[in-house]
Amino acid sequence: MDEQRSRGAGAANGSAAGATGATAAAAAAGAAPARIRPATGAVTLKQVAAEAEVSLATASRVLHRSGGREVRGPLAERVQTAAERLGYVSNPHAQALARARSSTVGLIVHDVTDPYFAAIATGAMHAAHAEGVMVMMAATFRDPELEIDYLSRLRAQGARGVLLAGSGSTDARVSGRLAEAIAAFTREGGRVAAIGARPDTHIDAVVPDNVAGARQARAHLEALGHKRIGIISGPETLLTVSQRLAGLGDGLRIIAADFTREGGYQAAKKLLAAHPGLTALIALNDLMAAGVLAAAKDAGRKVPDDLSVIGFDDLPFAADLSPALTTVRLPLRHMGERAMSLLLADPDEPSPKTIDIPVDLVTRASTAPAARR
Amino acid sequence: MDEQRSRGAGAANGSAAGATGATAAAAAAGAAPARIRPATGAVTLKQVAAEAEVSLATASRVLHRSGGREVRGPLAERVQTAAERLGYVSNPHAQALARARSSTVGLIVHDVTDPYFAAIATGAMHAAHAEGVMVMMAATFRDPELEIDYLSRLRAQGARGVLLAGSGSTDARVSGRLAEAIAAFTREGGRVAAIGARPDTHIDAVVPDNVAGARQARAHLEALGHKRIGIISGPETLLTVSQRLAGLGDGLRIIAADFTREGGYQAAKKLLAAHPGLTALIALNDLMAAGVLAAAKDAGRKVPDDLSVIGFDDLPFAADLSPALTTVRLPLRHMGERAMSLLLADPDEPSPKTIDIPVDLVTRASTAPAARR
DNA sequence: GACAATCTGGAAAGCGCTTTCCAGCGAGTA
DNA sequence: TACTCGCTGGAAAGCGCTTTCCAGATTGTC
Repeated sequence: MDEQRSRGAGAANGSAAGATGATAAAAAAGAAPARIRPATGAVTLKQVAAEAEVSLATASRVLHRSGGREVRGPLAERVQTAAERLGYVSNPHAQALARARSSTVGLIVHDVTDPYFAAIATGAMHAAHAEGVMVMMAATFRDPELEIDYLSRLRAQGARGVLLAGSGSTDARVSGRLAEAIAAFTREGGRVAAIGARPDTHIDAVVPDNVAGARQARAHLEALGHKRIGIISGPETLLTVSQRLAGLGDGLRIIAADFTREGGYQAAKKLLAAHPGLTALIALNDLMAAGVLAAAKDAGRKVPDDLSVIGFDDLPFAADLSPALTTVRLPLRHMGERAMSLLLADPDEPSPKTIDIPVDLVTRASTAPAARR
Repeated sequence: MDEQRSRGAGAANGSAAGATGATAAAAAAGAAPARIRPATGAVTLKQVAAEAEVSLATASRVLHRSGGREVRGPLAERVQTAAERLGYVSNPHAQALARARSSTVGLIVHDVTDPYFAAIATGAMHAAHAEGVMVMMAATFRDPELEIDYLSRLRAQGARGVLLAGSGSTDARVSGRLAEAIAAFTREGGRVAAIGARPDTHIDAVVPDNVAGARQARAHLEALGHKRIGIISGPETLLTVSQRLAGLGDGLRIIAADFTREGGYQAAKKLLAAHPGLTALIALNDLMAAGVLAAAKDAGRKVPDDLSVIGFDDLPFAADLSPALTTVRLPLRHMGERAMSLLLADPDEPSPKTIDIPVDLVTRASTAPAARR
């Protein structure tokens, strides 16, 4: 830290001059032109080079293997030692600027609080960390405009890639503009990957088999003898929702609401009141399922004796609900990892590439044979 | 990948040329000195300035209010229009480099999957977004080394500030090195804030009143007639834990484990087996409380009739546990917001500043009068 | 032993932006 | 009317790093 201190002193001088006597002071400074701006205080490559008594170019080549050339022998060692002694940490901005590409990736989610995204983010961060890449995480709070905005900021930043974790929209207007932004980004060498399919965009994707999962859920219920099944759905503009609905098939009562716990609660309450004959409810995600469970309780329906409930995702809390939730498990964390590695893959790899992820029904205590009536 | 490819091509030429017709090729490039490197493709300030027929300086002043000077009148408008027409997005790296400070802040958490951090992160991101600042979120997976590492990377990056969301450690060795890293960062004008107190470091902090919360929890239980109370504690090296323990006071059975659901489950199982006479359990966070509930069920103890349970934090799922959890609520999201605004505050504000956050006990269904025996 | 082929390290030209200093100008003062 | 201000816009010097091109040193070949 010592050099920090001495730097600090220098900076103080500099700014003092700037603040007060301006020209006079500057003139007084005389021969050596006063430092214009306060130093950042960080050790620079230049200092390392000076310390090691080599040129800037050499130092850069040693420390960052840049320029596609290697330096060996005593020179290299001197640089290494100097860098360590000084505690050199390279400035990523300068590097990004000079290279026209940074070592950051963006991770765009809808909502950080949603455990679904949290799980994906964890996986992604793990994978990124393994590659020495930093993750910039941004939350759109479900505003598609923000998604586009972040994308262009990340582009301007020269991010290496961006991972879109939120489900795509089926709204053509929005997805069109997003597709444009994505195209602009990839055209410049950025890579974009998504969790879930993004039709109309040619990007890497990790896609869970929602359709098959939904089919399993229905089959499970029918095997238990359920005939009247209700669906607690999220907004149909979400691709995830429409896929799950597709897998579920026809002949079911569907009610849509927000893709949240509260949405699930309200929808279930309404549906149960309107169709008391339903013996099972499928919520299109675990958050909604939690709400469904609460609504069932309030309505005096015992789960699973009176009413079976199934969710989707298998979020960490699913097993702690009561009764423990039967749900279609998505290996969220794993998906995050795969998606990130797609993003970080060799740029020459053929792309776009799609990784299909199988899903499974996890049977717990919230489903039981249909009550005889 | 386009420029990648052309890059490849260019490089190939270059080396081929180097070997052979070097000069010839360069000469062929002709009058205009060939662009050395591929353009990033993005619109630059220079282009905007040219389009608007003003100088670079003016364009910068208009578009970024930089240099502490304002430009008004037709010039300003011309620049605005040009920028819009061209779709200009400023390059944050160049800006960071020139200003020696970027408009990013770091957010360091232990674990993204933990809803506790997710809630804080949401608040922080909201506040950051309002200021047009981007958040780099990093997870340490509870490795203090990583925390220090990230801090120095953020420093090299010229981050405006860093928010430490994880609880501080009481281990002097680790916290000493961290304190050093923090000091280095602040010395350079960076700002660091924390959620929870960080003794030994002079940084801004938002600190929940854990002691008072713990006191309320105990008082509530005692008012219900509970005499034999057990504590399911996390690792005592976490400051949060030691504060909560302090507030709880003496005369209680304590068992410590991981600060997770699983830790809570195991610890409760053990404690209940060893001391069947306990009528109430206080878990030091909601995650552990979820485990406690599960363990109680497995042990055949009915909550709350047989055993009362209290948690800490009031995570979103607390109300969905069964029975709904009585817990000490921390306004997590709000805390995240406050902490971020501390970080983004005017650098001249006196600092360090500490914001105390009051906490409340939320009474739900997991506590009841002690059973007579 | 003379020359070409190869390798190495250094100088320097940027990357896109900020900010200082300077010159020019109309307005205010004496 | 002569002079000093206060403003405005532009030129240019960096910020810290990468990478190209060049020149000198080293090796190999006939």
